[in-house]
Order: sequence, then structure tokens, then C-alpha cells
Amino acid sequence: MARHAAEPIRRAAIVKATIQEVARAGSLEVTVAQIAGRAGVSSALAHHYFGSKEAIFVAAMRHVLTVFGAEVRGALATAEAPRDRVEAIVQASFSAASFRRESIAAWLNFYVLAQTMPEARRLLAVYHKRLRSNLVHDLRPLVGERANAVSEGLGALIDGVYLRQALATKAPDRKAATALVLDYLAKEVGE
Amino acid sequence: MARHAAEPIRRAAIVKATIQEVARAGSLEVTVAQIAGRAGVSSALAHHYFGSKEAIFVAAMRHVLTVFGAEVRGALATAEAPRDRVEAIVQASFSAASFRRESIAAWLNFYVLAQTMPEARRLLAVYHKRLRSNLVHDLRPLVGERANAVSEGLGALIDGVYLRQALATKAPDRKAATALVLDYLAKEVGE
DNA sequence: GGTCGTTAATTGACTCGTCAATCAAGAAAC
DNA sequence: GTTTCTTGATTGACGAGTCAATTAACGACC
Repeated sequence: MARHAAEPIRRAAIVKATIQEVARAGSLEVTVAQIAGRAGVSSALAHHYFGSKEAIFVAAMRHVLTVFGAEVRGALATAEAPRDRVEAIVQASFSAASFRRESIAAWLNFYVLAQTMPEARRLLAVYHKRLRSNLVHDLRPLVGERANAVSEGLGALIDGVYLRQALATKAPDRKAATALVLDYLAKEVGE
Repeated sequence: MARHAAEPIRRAAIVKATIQEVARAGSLEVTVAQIAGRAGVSSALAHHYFGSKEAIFVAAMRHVLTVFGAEVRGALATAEAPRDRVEAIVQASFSAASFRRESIAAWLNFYVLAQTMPEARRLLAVYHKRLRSNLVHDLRPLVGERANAVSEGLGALIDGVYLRQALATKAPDRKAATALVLDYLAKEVGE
């Protein structure tokens, strides 16, 4: 059992279990024992690898944001024209990997976590900054000086759609979400 | 001290203290003792009047939504034309009473609460329904069959602006928030 | 290819603090 | 003297974090 390359496997399992457990509970009020149990290990092991419950949450949050970041980067890789690139970012925001029940519920709770934990706030700030920077860069050729305002609007709209989905009982509809945001974009760049 | 009309006063004080305390903590992880302490009463009294911690949260949430609802109703009272009415709703959404640090922080946490408490979910659903109904009614003459889609977008955008404000370090800027949403509206109704 | 010390993995049991909820009893109004 | 208001004290549960002890892989050396 006690293999040598266990650490990365355990860490990954615990991170995954954390996201699932937070989504299941709908809040951060999950015990380390619950997380560890779902990951198939003891709570002591979770503490051994992460040191604290907070650290477990941060790792889970980092994972969610990493997946999201990779999704965006991937989508941008093949897009050339500014308009295509902005659309790619929006599409990536609602990618199957990120816009799923689990991630959305976890994501909402990470916003709450950011209210208290500086490290969580920092992570979220990085995500915002990157998204904003990407959007502004490609919006500039499309809407000129309004790039800042439009990127602000797009960012808020994406977050808002996520938030509402967190409350919805229906399964997330990527198509509808994407269409809603792209419609806004179309209106802003003048059809 | 032990006056007869104490109940409503105590209840109101506890509700107010709850909102402040949730905003201060940035989460729902506040103890009944903290809330009661801020309200100037014992934790036993808080339990006496509300029965449980959950009930205290629900009362606080109801209060926030009531204030918001009153604000919208007030704004609509003087607006006649559809376009004016929609703008009034947006303005009311960012009214000084609702779009303040305290309420925003509490509001975010109530979204989390709604993930677990059916009653909280119900309250939030009522708010969504009312807002949506108001918006659709006045958007119909402006955008026809797109009324549903536009009201969806406006609602999500408002929520998104709230969410981002919850993370911001700067004080809420009602003007900027309103302008952002009204710009979206203007684009949708064709300037 | 077998013995053996070293190191990593893993856990059960425990500690210590915290907190929601209860209750019995005191103080003030009416 | 009854009703309402109010609290200090207590209970009972729960949960984060610690620790000492166990198990199993690994490599080295003969």
C-alpha cells in the first residue's frame, strides 16, 4: 500500500474530494474527515499533506482556477482575429470542464473564502486580472477606448451567469450561457 | 429594562447585528454570541426570540430583500414610460440602501445559505421572480419577444456587479455600477 | 536473493477548544 | 401575582489538529 509516489496521487485525490464535498454541502462547512473519507484516506493524512484545512481549500481553489486558465489558453491558441479571440475567451468561460455543477458550487464558495483568506483573495485577483488583461487586449481593436468598460461588463456578466447557475435547479446550459454573453458582445462591438 | 414592547425592538436589533456581523466576518461563520453581543443582548435571548441560528439568518435575509423590494417599488411609483421604468429598476438595484458594503457582503453569503436552506432558497427565488417579472413587463414594449432574454441578461449583470463588488477593496461606486448596466440596456433597446 | 536499516505512508486515538441550544431562575412591568 | 423579558450557567456534540505507533517499500551490502 505505502508506495513511494503516493504524495501527488493523494494530494490530487484530496483536492478533487474537496471540490466534490464543497459542492455537495453547498458551503465550506465540510469537515476534513468528510473530505478525507471521500478521498479514501484518513483525516490525519490530509493534515499530513496539507497542514491545515485552509491549505486544503486553497489547493482546491488553485486547481479550479488552473483548469479554467488552461481552458482559456487552449481556446486562444487557435484564434487569430480579435473578435474570434474574445469569443474564444467567452466560450472557454463556459467550457464543459468549468461550467459544471460541481465547479460552479465550489467557485461560489471560493468567493466567500476570499472574503477571509488573503491567499484565496490573491488567487481570485490573479484570475480577474488575467481575464481582464486578455479581454482588454483583444477588445481594443474592436471598441477602442471603451475596451476597459466592455471588459468590465463582460467579466461581470460571466460572473453573474455563474452565480445564477449556482442557484438554479436545472443542469447548466453552456449553449444558453454562451449565447447570452456573446449577444452582449455583439451589441457592444456594433453587431 | 424589561419593557413590554421589547420584542420588535430586540428582533430588529438582532437582525441588524446579524447583517453587520456577517459582513464583518465575510462569512456565515459567526456565532450567535457574536451577533447577540453586537445587538447588546445575551445569546440566550436571541434563541428565545428566533428559536435557532438558522431562523436568525432567514430573518436577516428577509430584511435585506425587503429593503431591496421597497426600493424598487418606490422607484417604480413615479416612473411611467417603459424605458423609464426599466431604468428605475436598475437605479433601485444600486440604491444607497442596498449597494453598500454591508449588504453586499451579507447578500453574497445569503446566496451560499440558499444552497443549503430551502427557506433561504425560496426567499431568493421570490426576489428573482419579482425582478424578472418587473423587467419583462416593461421590456416587452421596448424589445418585444427578446424581453425574456434581455431581462435575463440584466439580472445576471446586476448580480455580477454585486459579486465583483464583494471582492473589491474600494468602496462601492453606485454611479459606475448603474452606468455599466444602463449602457447594456441602451445597447439592447437600440440606443 | 536474502537480511536490514532508512524513509515514506498511513492511521487510530486523543486533546482541546468552540458553539448551538436549553433551562431554571431573577428582575421588571402591568 | 402573573406575564414578559432577560441572562448565567451548563450540556452535549462536534471538529481541527497532534502524536505515537504501525506498515510497507526501497536500496545497500554481503
